[in-house]
Amino acid sequence: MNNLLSASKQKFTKSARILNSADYRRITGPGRKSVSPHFLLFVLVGTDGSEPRLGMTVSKKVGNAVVRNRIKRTIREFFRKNRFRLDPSFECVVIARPRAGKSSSAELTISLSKLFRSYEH
RNA sequence: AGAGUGGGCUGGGUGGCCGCUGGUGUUAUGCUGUUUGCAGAUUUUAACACUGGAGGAAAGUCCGGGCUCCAAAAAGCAAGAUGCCGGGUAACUCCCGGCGGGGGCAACCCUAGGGACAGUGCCACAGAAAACAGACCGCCGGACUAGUUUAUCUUCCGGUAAGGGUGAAAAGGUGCGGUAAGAGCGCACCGCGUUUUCCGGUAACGGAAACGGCAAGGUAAACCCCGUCUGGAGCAAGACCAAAUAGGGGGACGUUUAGGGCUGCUAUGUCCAGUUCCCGGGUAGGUCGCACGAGGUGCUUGGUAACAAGUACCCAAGAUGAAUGGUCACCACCUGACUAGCAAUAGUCAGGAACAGAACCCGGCUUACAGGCCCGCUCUUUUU
RNA sequence: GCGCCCGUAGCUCAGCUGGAUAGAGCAUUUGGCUACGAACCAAAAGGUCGGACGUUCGAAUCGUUCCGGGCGUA
Repeated sequence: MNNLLSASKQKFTKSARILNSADYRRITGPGRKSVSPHFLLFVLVGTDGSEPRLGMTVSKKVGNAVVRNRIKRTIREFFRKNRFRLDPSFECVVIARPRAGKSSSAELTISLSKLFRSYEH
């Protein structure tokens, strides 16, 4: 039963993404900030919300389009697999730093898991 | 076999699990209407099923067009682009064929290649002289007999451009004749030129003849002249729907104790504030534009070719804080190590696998690229 | 998408338009001055002029193209 529930929560639909410029500003402003060599993480845990939501920013300084897409896919994949551990009102924005462009996907996944550990339950 | 040269194709595959996104269908749900049974739509959200989902350069944004809006009689000016000839195309800084020039033994490659008697500018250093040519050293003749011992040298006048040295470039090259010395001064061959003629070619141009003793440097990727082309902006174009807040226009109320101004005051009237209703513009946001097009593939015909015409079949991504992925296994490829083997090779382990991500669409150009495959041609060597 | 600018010594720049010596300041090194140092004085070294191709007798400069960096605007 528990297994089935976690499997159903591995989806990552449009409602779980932050798509609005206003939402980005709402989170990156007052949100809690944490840093790793590869990423910046802004977190805002509110009171209401149906599911954890993710936004991300990868600027042109990080690399060319292929590199940027790879980083975004890695972040998205990590969030999709670990989403069921987070609070339903959890909202975050991940910003990639220039060093992330030179790192492998496995290194990025390790870096992300360290950043998200304190918010999991 | 080696070296070289031109062109074309490809850009890992199969399967399991978990995902993203477009389309279609079914079910449920939301919305609107409602006679509470249901019905409707340009269909909200989810689940399930089927099905589509990056490139040869999607890149750089260097050109050309379609499309949309704005402007606009045409032409011209300005500015920019372009430049051998002919053809192709919607168009082109593109492509095809040819010509001239340059490089290479050759296959083949490179070539912004109109005009320098329309005008202006520039050409350092060196050198006598660098642009209406000129005369330093020379060569030759003469003069005064000026200096000096004849010779010779110096000085002056004149004729020359053969030789010298400088330079990227200095009034065509070689030979013979000729001359005081020389010189296209004359001749032969080569080169060059021609508003000449003939032949071939649509043309650029090529060939031949005749004539000219030979024309007065280079630079136009210096300004410029001549011919040709170009209206401007771009899908964040543009069309539609449309919150919140602020503001605009119009209508009604504006009264009894209830705001302010106007005629001296009051009443009345009127204007404003205020309240309320309606309207349009418009921001966030959303929908369309937006995937059937100068479309692709095959065949036939015309053409050397680029390409065109005809015909048959096919529909092949559509995201928008931006999808096309992650992971595991196997196979194929490459590299290294180890083991077996004389060797070819086989097995195990580890690693590698390029350049790069659609953003309105199309035609080119340019640049990047691991590896693999195919075809044509040239030269050298060897064998038959 | 459109438009524009800049790459020259370790650093900041000039020279480019209008072609012929690659220069200035700071920094570095050496010498002098000083008891020693700073400052000062003198000298030296340091450059594929972002790369490639072309035009030209000759390219930092002109043309084409690529690379890197930056800015404006809707």
